[in-house]
Order: sequence, then C-alpha cells, then structure tokens
Amino acid sequence: MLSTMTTEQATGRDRSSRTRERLLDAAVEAFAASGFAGTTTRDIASRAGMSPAAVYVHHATKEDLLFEISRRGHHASLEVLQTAFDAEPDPLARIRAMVGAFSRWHAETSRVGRIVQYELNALTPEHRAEIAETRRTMERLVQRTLEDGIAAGTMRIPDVKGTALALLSLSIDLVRWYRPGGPITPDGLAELHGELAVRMVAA
Amino acid sequence: MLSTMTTEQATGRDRSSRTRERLLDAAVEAFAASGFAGTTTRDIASRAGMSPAAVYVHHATKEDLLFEISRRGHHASLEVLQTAFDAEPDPLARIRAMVGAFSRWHAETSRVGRIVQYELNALTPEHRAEIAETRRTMERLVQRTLEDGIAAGTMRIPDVKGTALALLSLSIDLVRWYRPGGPITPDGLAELHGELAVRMVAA
DNA sequence: GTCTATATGGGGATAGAC
DNA sequence: GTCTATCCCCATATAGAC
Repeated sequence: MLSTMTTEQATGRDRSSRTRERLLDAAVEAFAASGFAGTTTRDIASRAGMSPAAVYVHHATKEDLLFEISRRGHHASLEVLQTAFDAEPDPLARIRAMVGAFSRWHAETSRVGRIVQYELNALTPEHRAEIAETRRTMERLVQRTLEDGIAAGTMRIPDVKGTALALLSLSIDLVRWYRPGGPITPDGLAELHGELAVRMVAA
Repeated sequence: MLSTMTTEQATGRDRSSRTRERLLDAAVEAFAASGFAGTTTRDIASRAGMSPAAVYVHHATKEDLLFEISRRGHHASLEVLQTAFDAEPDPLARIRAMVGAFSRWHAETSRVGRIVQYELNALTPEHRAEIAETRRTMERLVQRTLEDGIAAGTMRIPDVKGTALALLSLSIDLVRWYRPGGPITPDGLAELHGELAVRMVAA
C-alpha cells in the first residue's frame, strides 16, 4: 500500500501529519500550563502559529486533542514501567528499576505527565474508561512485584495495595513541582526514588 | 466593641457570616469537583441555593473565593504539621507523626486538600506569593527534622531536600485518588504512610 | 488546508428594584 | 441582602471563500 503512493500524496500526507503533531505539541504546552479547562482553542492555535479554525481540520474537538495526548502518554509510561519490569528478575532490583524509570519518565516528560495525571476528569466517560484500563495494568505490575518480593522473603510490606499506590506517588507527584532546567535532574530523581522505594519495601 | 453591639446587629452579622461560609463550602465542592477554571460562579451560587448575583455581595471575585479557601487550608495543614512536630521530640518518632498527621488531614479534608495542592496557579501572583510562604515553612519543618535525625545518628538520608519532598508527596498525592467512604480510611493512611516514612529515612 | 467571518452559547460581574 | 435582568466579553465550533 505505502509503495503505491505517489510523491504528491506522500508530501501532502506528511505535511498534514506534521501539522497534526504541531497542534498536539502546542496543546501539550497549553494544557500543562493552564489546565484543560483553562486553555482556549485560540491559545492552542496561536502556539502552533495557526488560526483557530485550522485546529478543527486536524482534530474534531478540544477533548479529542486531550484524549490523544493522554492516550499516548499513558501508553508510553506503561511501556517504561514494563521495560523496567522485564529488565530485572529480582523483586527488590525490579522495584528500584521500575520506580526509578517511572520517575525519570515523569521528569523528562513532565508536561505530558502533568496532563496524564491531572486531566482524567476532563475526558469523556468513554475515553476515561479506556485510559483507566492502562492505569490498572500499571498498578497490577507494581502489586505483582511486591507479592513476588514477599514470597521471596526479601520484602516486608504492611499493605500491598496501599504501598503500591505510595510507590507510584513518589513518581507521579513530582509533576506537581518539578521544573525542567532546575538543579534537580531526571537521573537524580530516578536514583533517589529508586533508593527510597527499596527502603520502603525491603524486609 | 462586641459588648456594645445590639441584638439586631449581631443577628444581621451572624446571618451574613453564615451565608459567606455557605458560599465558601459550595465553592470547595465545586472547585474540588471541576477545578477552578472549570467552575462557574453560577455553579457555586446554585450549590449554595442562591442567585449568581448574591455571590458578589459576600466575595468580590471568584478568585477571592479560591484565595480564602486556599489560605485557610494552608494554615490548617501547617498547624497539623506543627502540632505533630511539637508532640514528638525524637526525630524518627517525629517524622512518623508528621507524615501520618499530614496524610490524615489530606484524607479527612480531601476536597480542600485538592484545591490547596492543585490550584496554586489559579491564584493572582500576590495571593500565590503569600501562600508560598506557608508552603516554605512546611518544607523547612520536614527538612529540619531530617537534619536532626542525621545529627542524632538515627537517620541516613541520600538527599535531604529531595527526601523531604518525597515524604510530603506521600500525603499530598493521595488527594488525587482518595475518595471518602471507600475501604481506605484516613487513620489507615496515617499509619501506613507514617511507617513508610520511617523506613525511608531510618539509618 | 488555510484563512476571515460568524453562529451560538455561556462566562464573570454589575444595575437597580424590592 | 436578595432577586431578575443584563452588560460585555470570550468560548467552541462552523461556513464559505481562496
């Protein structure tokens, strides 16, 4: 299919695709700075260097922009967590890797992270339900690691579900205060939070 | 002054004061549910059982309502933290008490807590600056406790500022997911988070 | 696909009667 | 102090020319 595409079609599609991405980037900046409800489509359009009407050629509604950003962000952060899970077989090393990687992602992608974590209520019920699936998968990944650590005898945990939430809080809450370019780096946060996570659960 | 007030004046003032509080309560519900930008003054008024115009008799602007809620919430949560600080002289016991009490407050007062933690950007620069003072005081209280624990030899901490932020994250982030009436109770969170906090910092 | 212009609705805040 | 009515502005989204 792709190979039968004429040069003209390819160019037109690439240009359109790039514009779509440019609008998504502009929406990320705007939503992260002002929140979904506090952002106007005019703001998004002007950040992308376009007229307000041009937004609707590429995205049906403002909420569609949010959903696309949230969907991609959730999938990316789940992949980060899954990759760390797969990389370390030992439960203690695994929880250090998972929390470290999750914090690094939230710092490196803090604007998307803020939207992912704070704008679930702005989604339509259908979109929110779809996203909720991904979030449950992430929580289960952490809970399973804690249960494995207890079974192995290297972890001692008062409350698995509550502790899993607390571990995720370390990473998630940094989008509230983290500012890129400051003295605190994504790698520094990854190391610190990985260490604190191990201390929280170690036997 | 109070003693010279006539009964009529006292009644009038009490009634006005109660209406003022009723509007603040309505605004707490609305802001916590929809965010500051997503809340209309009509929504606040109808939750308080009044017309939109009545709001402005008691509060100059929508932002004034937010500021009053945020100011009171910050003062209350600082007092909670300070009380725990004062109650326990030993650094380890103190950090358990502080984090536990801070989590309990955020769970018991989760609607106000959500506004306190998430709506700083909606304040005017002047109001935000005033609030920031209180927030710095809270962070310093935690940092000082960690430094005391290190000096006493009962704590071992990779990064005092970063760990202080992480400890506060345990309590603060619960306003994102906590729902009153569920299986998780404020007391349960206080105990769990107090324990996890001690583990994070103990030598 | 982009623009200008606009339809349509709702927002914060105020005026003025009671 | 409360109401109804309204000012005035700005929001999302669309129409139609180019």
